[in-house]
Amino acid sequence: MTRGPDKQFDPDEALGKAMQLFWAKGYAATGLAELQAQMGIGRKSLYDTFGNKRQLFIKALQHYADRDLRQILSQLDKGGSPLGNVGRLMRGLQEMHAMPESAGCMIGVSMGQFRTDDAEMAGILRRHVKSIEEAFYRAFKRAQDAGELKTDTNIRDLARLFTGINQGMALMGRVLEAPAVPRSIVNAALAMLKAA
Amino acid sequence: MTRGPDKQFDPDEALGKAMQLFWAKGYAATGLAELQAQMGIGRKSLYDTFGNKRQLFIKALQHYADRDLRQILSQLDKGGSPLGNVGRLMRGLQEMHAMPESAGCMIGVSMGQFRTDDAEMAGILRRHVKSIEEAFYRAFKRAQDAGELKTDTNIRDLARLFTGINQGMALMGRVLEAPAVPRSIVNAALAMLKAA
DNA sequence: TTAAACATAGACCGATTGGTCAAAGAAAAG
DNA sequence: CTTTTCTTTGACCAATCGGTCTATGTTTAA
Repeated sequence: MTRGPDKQFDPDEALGKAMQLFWAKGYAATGLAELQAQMGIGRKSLYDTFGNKRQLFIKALQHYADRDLRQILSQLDKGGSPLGNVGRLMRGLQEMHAMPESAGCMIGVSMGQFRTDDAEMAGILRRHVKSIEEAFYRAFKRAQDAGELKTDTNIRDLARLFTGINQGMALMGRVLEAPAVPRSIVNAALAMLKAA
Repeated sequence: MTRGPDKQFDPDEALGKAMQLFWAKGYAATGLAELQAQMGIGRKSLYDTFGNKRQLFIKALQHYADRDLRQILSQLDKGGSPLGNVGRLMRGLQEMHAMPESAGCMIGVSMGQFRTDDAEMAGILRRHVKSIEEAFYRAFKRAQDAGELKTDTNIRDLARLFTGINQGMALMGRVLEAPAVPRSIVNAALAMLKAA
């Protein structure tokens, strides 16, 4: 069996570039020409490696979930005080989304561009959102077990609320001019958490 | 001075149709052909009446803010218990976004498609988000004056948090399959509010 | 009844869209 | 070397994009 030459580009790196574009501009507003320019590869290589535009987007979304999102949420599973972890995570996200060039959360941005009638995409996005909820749930569960939350607090509800808060904050961060709003959101969220 | 014939269509009604399309599909994914089909008017009439696609979108967004959004937020300025108003508003939004065909909030959807680098659009969206924040702020101010909130609760922070919560819930509603998540979010938000 | 001012429908425009294909090049196995 | 398998380049495609424009009403004021 003979083998041809290896790829001249790193598929993972190229996928990262595609992710950045889709993340910042959205699916429909990002063209193939722009993609192949940013990725630094030819049209044929793009299609051979990633399929079509939609499949490339799905892979870029998965890339986001596997790298950026996973790294962020891993803070919740660290040792020490669970609520302390939640607080540090929220403060980090607050700073992130206060940056003027913030593009928000790619999951959230994508939810604004697809809907239930696109069953495949909706399912993918639902799974990713669920993974955020589960990360919060694990942290709140440990917090409750450690006595940091009241025993009658519904931590499933709480996990979903914090997922929603972060999606909202991330979305607004795309358009904000000052760091005041993310700061307020996290201030209020953590203040409420103290009493929960 | 002579005058020609009146328009054969109702501009406000046509704008409403355009709004629905932009709302559900987003700016880039909505084509002129689709717009004029849904609006029921010719290409020339569309451009003469609304300008170009971008201006039509901006007018549709304003239409949303003036009608749908304003009607929703007006609940906050009613008489009776301010926190009661907040609760009823949140329960209403919960039901709205739990509907399978929910398209979320058009302001939020739009924030996912434009960013700070589009200064004009970012400014418009910022103004609309601010109007939501202010509606919550007025309600929380009256609640605090009426003793429904502790005097040391930062109601500016609280207003921004609730704006964010609703943006997040609306966004996720576009993709959800069950009413559980919006219900959880509102449950937890109102539970926290009781202790604030 | 004529003329000016409007609205309508739809052909038409260059540019760009996502996607395909053929030709050339490069590396490894024989 | 030759052959085979792979990649790359970039030309090319039909379809659609947002936008313009002409021709044809249609209404009202003179």
